[in-house]
Amino acid sequence: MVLRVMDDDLVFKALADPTRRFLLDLLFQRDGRTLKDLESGLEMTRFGVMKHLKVLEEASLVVTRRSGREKLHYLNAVPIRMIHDRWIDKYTEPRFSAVLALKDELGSKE
Amino acid sequence: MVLRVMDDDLVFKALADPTRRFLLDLLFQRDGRTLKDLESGLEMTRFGVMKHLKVLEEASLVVTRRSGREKLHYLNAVPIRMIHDRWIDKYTEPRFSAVLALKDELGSKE
DNA sequence: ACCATAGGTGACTAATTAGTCACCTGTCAA
DNA sequence: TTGACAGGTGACTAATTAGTCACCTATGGT
Repeated sequence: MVLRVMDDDLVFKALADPTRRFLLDLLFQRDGRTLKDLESGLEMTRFGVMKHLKVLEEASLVVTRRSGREKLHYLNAVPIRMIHDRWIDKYTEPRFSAVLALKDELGSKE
Repeated sequence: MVLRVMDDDLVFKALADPTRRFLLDLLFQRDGRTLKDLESGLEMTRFGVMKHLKVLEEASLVVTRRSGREKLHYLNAVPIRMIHDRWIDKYTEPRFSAVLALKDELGSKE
């Protein structure tokens, strides 16, 4: 068995597109959808949606299962957790950065 | 005072580049660095680094403060939290999706 | 006052990526 | 076994983006 390491770059690149994020939103609402199902909610050809799903699948953000002539799509949140853990220190409180951000916001009073 | 809503798209686009993620890593290690400081850790001209920092700043992932002729850069983790919260259900346990992912991994025994 | 230093801008090139289309494969039901 | 349906591929175009360069502004030390 090959232990495949999750590629950071694929995950972030996959999340960079609004259509793909919307697809994740749809799958977050309800899992196990087919391409046809997902396609119907978008202003795009089937091919575009299929390409986006492929990108999500290669990033492990979506996991699929075949069932006859249908392909069912499931959301996998594991990579999302990894993003979170990369820059959010479990032991350090949210004290500093957020305060700075607010300060910045208050500073620019357009 | 204008309450500016954080733009999702800017955040995800900003995170899509490996150089920018590395910059966030550097700032995660130690905050309050100057452009010169950050530049020295990268194989890229000053202009490239500056452009990346600008993208991070516009996405609110980095917050800056001027000090004389220097510009200090701080990490802001708030947008990262928002990504997490978007697709990770606080009340639902990690049970299902992760299991599917593992199953998929075991299934493809190349 | 001078010069070195830190940061900034607009224009340009090369590379990447979104979206579409013509065409193909596999599955199910009458 | 035929036709409708679900999914898939490779090639192409248009748009976006990374990285560099010439040139500019502001600050601080001596």
